[in-house]
Amino acid sequence: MYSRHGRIQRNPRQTPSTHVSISPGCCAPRCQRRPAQGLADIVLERPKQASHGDFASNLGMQLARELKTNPRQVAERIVRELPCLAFLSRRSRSPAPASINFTLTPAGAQRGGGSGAGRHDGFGRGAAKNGRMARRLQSRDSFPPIPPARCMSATARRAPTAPALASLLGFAGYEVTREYYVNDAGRQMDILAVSAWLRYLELFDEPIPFPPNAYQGGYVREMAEQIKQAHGDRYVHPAEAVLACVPETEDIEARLDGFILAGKDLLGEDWSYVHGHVLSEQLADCRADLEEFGVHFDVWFSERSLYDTGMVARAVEKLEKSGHIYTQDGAKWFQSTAFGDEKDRVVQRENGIYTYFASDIAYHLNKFERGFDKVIDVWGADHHGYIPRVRGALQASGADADKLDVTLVQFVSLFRDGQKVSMSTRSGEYVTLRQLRAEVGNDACRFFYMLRKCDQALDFDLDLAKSQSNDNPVYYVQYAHARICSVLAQWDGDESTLGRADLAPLQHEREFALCARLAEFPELVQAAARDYAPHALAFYLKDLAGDFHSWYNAERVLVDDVATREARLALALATRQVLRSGLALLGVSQPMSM
RNA sequence: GCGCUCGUAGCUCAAUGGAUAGAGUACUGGCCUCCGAAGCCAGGGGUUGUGGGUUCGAUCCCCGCCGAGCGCGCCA
Repeated sequence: MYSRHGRIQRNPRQTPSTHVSISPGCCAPRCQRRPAQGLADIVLERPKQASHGDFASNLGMQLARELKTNPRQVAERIVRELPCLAFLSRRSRSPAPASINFTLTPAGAQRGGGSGAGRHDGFGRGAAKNGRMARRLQSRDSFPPIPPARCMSATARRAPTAPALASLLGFAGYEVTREYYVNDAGRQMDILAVSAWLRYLELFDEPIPFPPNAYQGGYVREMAEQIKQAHGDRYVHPAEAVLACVPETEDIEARLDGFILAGKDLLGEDWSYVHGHVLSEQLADCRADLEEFGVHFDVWFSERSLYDTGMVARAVEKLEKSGHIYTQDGAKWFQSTAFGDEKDRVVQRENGIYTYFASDIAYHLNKFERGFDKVIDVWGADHHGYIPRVRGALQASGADADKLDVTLVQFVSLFRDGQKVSMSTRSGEYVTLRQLRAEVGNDACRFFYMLRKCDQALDFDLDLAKSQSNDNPVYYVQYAHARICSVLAQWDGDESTLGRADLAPLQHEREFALCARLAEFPELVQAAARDYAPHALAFYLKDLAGDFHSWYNAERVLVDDVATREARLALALATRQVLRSGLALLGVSQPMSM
């Protein structure tokens, strides 16, 4: 079963109750999920509308369900019995839904946002998770086979998504390793290598028609030129010899395989040089592209290494021992239907070559062996049909498949001049991540992607993104940050003293609203991490910036009254801190001025 | 045909089974002798594709239909 976030859940969502405790000293409620015990969800939440108070509970409604009585009466009874607390000014049962509402006193509100809260850089950071579940997390970003570089902007949506999720989980208290799975084995890599070789032969005027299904991009010619400059005509073979390996057939895939065969046969040992050069060039380019984008991976895991170390063979052997492998038509099949897949899948072809599926099983088993408590794969949505077989193989191997979560990222459709830009990897007709970054900028690009729930397909109007780049929400958030930097600079005082500022002068509605928003940050981090929803953080930052701008426009910070001035400066400082933390998690810069 | 993911303001997108479904953008009208106007304030905009069901309560859960994207290979 798939959750709405595209994440796999083995069991239908359980209905955990939420235990919330509030104490005057804490800046935000600590939410803790507990297993359901007969009662449905009982929550304490922040109402969407400020007029409904600072917190609201559906306790009355949920109890009424169990007691089979009137929710309003239950709620009224609970409100009557509630003790008086110093930080609560009002407890009420609102008429419509019979929920119980709490409103903080000014002191309570001030404590929430302005105090210790946002004035140190650790605010919002979750405590290290020491439970058995999900202590170490693995965020694996499996990019499609090739081109390893020249990330297309359509698929490259995962580039900002996976690292933002990893950062968020790290900030929430999990120990995270970010890993990029490099598909450096298999036919696609051979196709790229042979594409470069054929372009290389063109440079020596060998009359070989370039296959229509080989990689057409200009970068292939660049690599050919590099090889020529480095090694001259060393890899040149006459067209007749090359074409002799290519079958006369209409099947262009078969012809392409013929070209690959020609390369391997004619070049012999040198084939591995061409192959290796193409791979390292593409990989280096891909890494540079991602680093420029502010996207960093801790581990670059080579698919080929799984073959070199025999892990693929061992993984298949493990499946054979489990009794879920059978041979048919000379190929080895994994009985994935026994685990809910639509059909059984081949792991080793008739010609003895392992499929991509086989190496992927080996990869996941390897990752489990490395001791991760949770493995989060970020895949393109087109791979969704692939999930059942991977989970099935893990189960058959005796691994705990529940440790694997798969987040699917939907595609982006680019529009230019009102027309959808056609994207095709091999044809070379596509907009790269680089081009996209150059057009709209790193920050706008990252924030734009983060502003969407990742399992939502989205349309990206390039002309709009360019012409209205100043209207991009990212500038709205960054502008709030820059404004705060500016006012602090004009104050020209010692920021470290603001941590002790008395917040009592904060008495306006907009100040309470900003405090409440700041106080919400730690909860939001935990919720967004739990749901694998980095977009929630982007929306929060937009809201926070909005609360700040409203307040800043209505109230002057640098007033003559010292107490008021310092309280407001402290609030501004706390806001800046949360903006910084949040933007950094999303990989967006935090400019002092713009 | 089967499977998966979706369908929310003109457009781009939000919304743990909760209150009058929210932002941005676009449009209309206001606000700089004052810490940055990339900002603020106010306004119009909706049968949440559609028809049923469950529930005190459904954008959310279940079923049908319509529409879109993706996947259905001894490719990766």
